[in-house]
Amino acid sequence: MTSRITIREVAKEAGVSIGTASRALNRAGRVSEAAIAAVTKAARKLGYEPDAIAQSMRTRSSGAVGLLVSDLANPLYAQIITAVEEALQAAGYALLIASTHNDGKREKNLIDLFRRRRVDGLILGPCESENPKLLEQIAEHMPVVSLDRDFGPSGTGVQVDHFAGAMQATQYLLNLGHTRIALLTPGTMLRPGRERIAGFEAAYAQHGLKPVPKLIRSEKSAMEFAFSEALSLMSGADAPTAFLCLGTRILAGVLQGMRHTGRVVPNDVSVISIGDTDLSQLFSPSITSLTWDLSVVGTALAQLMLKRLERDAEVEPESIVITTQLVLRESCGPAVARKKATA
Amino acid sequence: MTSRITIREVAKEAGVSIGTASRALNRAGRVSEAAIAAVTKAARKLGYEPDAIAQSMRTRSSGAVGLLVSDLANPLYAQIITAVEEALQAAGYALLIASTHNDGKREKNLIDLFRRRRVDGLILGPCESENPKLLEQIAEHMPVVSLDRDFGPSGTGVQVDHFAGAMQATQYLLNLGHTRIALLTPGTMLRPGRERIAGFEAAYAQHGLKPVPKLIRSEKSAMEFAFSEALSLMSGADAPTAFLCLGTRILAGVLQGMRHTGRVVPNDVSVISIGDTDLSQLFSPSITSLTWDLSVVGTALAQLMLKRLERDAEVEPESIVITTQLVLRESCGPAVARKKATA
DNA sequence: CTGTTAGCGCATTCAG
DNA sequence: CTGAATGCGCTAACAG
Repeated sequence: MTSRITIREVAKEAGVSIGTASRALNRAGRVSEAAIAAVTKAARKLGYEPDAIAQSMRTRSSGAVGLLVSDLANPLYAQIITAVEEALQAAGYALLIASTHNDGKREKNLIDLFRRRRVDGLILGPCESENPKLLEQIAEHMPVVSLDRDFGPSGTGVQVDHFAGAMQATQYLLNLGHTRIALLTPGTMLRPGRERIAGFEAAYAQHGLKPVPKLIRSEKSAMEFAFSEALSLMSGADAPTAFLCLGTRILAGVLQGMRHTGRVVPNDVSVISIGDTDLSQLFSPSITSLTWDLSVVGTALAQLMLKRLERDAEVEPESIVITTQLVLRESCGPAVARKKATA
Repeated sequence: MTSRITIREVAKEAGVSIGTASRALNRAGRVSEAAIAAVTKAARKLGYEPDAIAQSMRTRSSGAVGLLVSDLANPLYAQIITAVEEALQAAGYALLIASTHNDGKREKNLIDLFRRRRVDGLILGPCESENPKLLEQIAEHMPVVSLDRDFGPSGTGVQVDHFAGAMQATQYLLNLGHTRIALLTPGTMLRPGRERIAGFEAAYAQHGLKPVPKLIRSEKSAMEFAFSEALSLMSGADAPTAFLCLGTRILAGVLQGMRHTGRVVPNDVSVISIGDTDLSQLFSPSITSLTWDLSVVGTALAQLMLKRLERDAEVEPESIVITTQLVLRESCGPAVARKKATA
């Protein structure tokens, strides 16, 4: 472990003072061309690499952005994170990632940890809690950008239009004649669940109908859970004729449930996936899906952050809305077909 | 942006010197109980949080580990990263993540960046290059742990036993009577490809056979590619009767190709997936898969790293081998069945 | 334009 | 046991 080259040694090698060396390296202030040449040459010769920690110490800025996410392994989040990382890397920022593992308590700890590490900004991915006070408190110290959270007008972030998406998907099913549609998504604790349920109800309302409360199942996002949930729903007298399922795991559970109970998609039951995944694309039948561009989400998060990092001055809070698209595939059919099949 | 509380203010509040405060906070050296009590009380009252950057500056250790990965969005990697993050977080280390985005040139830049940020250790996920010199060079400065790389006996890392896995899967197919098996996996540039091809050949050799060279397709891992590859393979006279496909994307491409050419799995063609994914589990028919525990891989990487981080002294290089399991599902059948079907 | 100096916040000597 | 002093490597003031 040979000790590293410092700017001091570069200065000596270049025959200038340490201050001049620093200025030459950073091209800051007044430096002669000759000095720049000598210093850069010396730096290259010695293989000098500035010490980012010492720089941070002095400049009070770490050049790192913290990203808090509930579950790194979620393929949807992973795509978003990739885009964030790409954009941040291009701008010269490092990315510090921590996962709350869906543990609400960890969120606060990790935020403290980020603060101690003096991250220049914080990106809040989809997380457990939705605590405005917490956000305000952090925002006093550094820029904060959030995804799919409701922090009022003072919050900056990216928001997927789950309301419009759920509404569109529900209308599509209603137009096909379905009236008993099951909605499986995490609940009203978090913004996406709230918006989806609201959009779902709005679509019903537009048709002069009301959703069947029992068919809105807003629980944990686990495949086993969705499986048993699907079974119990199908066994009742008011069995749904269509499913709106969030993500790969719930979708998978429902599909398994249908197979288990001998229902055929789309003849007996229609299925729409909220979020487009490998599974929805490649399953037979392929699954009609509500999709939105995850790269755009990630890039938008990063841009929002970079904007606030560049400008010293306060930037107005802003919100970027991402719209969803309904990709029609093979998993939906008219409600009448089902009645025939199960009569 | 109120300036943060420093140890100086804590010391003043506690009525002790800054040195005593530091010792009390870290419980290092000789400190009286009274001092500890006063300092901790003052720290809590003021909401003091030690400045990690200043600590790093002084202790020459950042408390952060760098993780280099080729593609964050790959669901398999994402699971590994999750386990790494979890273990590191538990040990109090932060995780700095950078993705090479499959761009070989970025690897070196990012490693330099990590060094400048003084990461305490470096975890090399599956990446483009496999350069022993590079590794040795980094290893002089900090512990390095790698995944699925061949760096000779001096390298420390986790290695999945792709050789045994590919051999077992191939034997399974050979025992079913298949002799023209297609292997679709990235090539010999990287360890996993090398090992798989070797295991594939070893299985053939054990049956006194040789694989058909044309059926080993080691190219990029893209779905579109796998699709056209599958089409061209099936159109030839020597069409394979079985496929061994790496990962979700290649598997998906091959499955699409089969559907496109009207082949039925497993009647016409047998399929094994290398790596178990949502798709292989939930597809109909479900896909026989070669699987290994991704959490264990991640945890092992982290443990190897932590061990080297804790011990100041050099630790012997070591290698952890992860074994694979063949999960039998519905996608494989005897070769004879196919002959019947296509005769 | 350049050299010198003073800290950033902390852990760690070394005297008391 | 504790206080005062030192410096990690660097940048930003300040004089020259």
